[in-house]
Amino acid sequence: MNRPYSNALKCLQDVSLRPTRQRLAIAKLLFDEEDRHVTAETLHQEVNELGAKVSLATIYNTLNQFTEAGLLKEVIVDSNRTYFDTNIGDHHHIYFKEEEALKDISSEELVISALPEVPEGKKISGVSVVVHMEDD
Amino acid sequence: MNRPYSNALKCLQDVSLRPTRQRLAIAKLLFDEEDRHVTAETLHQEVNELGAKVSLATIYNTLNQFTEAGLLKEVIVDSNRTYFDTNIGDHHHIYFKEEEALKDISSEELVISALPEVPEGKKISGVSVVVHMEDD
DNA sequence: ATAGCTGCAAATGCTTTGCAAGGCC
DNA sequence: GGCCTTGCAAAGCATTTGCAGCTAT
Repeated sequence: MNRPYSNALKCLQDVSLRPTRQRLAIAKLLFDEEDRHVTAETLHQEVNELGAKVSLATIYNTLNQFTEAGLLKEVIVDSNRTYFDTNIGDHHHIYFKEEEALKDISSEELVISALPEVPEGKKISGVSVVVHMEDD
Repeated sequence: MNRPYSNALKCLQDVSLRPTRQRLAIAKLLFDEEDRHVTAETLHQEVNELGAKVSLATIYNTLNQFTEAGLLKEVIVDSNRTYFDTNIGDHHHIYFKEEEALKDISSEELVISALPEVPEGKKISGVSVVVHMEDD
């Protein structure tokens, strides 16, 4: 999912979130570039390095609001922290253990050719594939 | 990975962990049946329902020791809790959101037909696939 | 004006740890 | 006996929440 001409303000308006100073700073960092993977902590650091002064609680709240609004996707790769991905399209991930870093895998690079049967009354809400890489 | 004739005592001896009352109770619950998925909490409840009285701290420590010893595998499906799987072979999972339950998918039911390139100096330490199911 | 946001500090929930007492070889 | 284990309570982390004050519309 690309948002090549999007800007922070438009993102917020699209999902009816007030464009506050804090949310604008966060949205700018997240959506001006593509395929970003952040945790609350890494984003907090980035924001504050720009001098934007946003509290960690607000970072958490904003990441959750953005996720609920469909601007972000949560990625579960590590039980100790929550990653968020600005790429909300269908794709998978490589997780680099030592670097604690995530990288996207396009749907062409990794293909799932069969899925299990879906039980009555259920539906598949997502398929998460994580290739774990570590130093050789 | 099947351990059809295994018993709790043998498991512990195999990995050189002293067969204490607590570890035996836990191993019995985990390895007498196949393909069990537990969290520290669910296991704690089960153990205590049998009247075995094992502290939660010991459950945590034991699960970690078993995992380190290769008797269990950690499954990352939910950022709020850690699941452990007695099936240590290559396979994948279905996670049922409402039930907070895990189910194995055999390698035949879900096939990955292409993997991304492995960078220099790295290796794939595991591929985790979780199909998330929820009520329709 | 007022509903919505933010920040702080406190609370939460899962997991780990320090240490004294007890158990296994 | 001596080392390993256990249990408790306390500590640790990541994350959430209550609430008083501030802000966007």
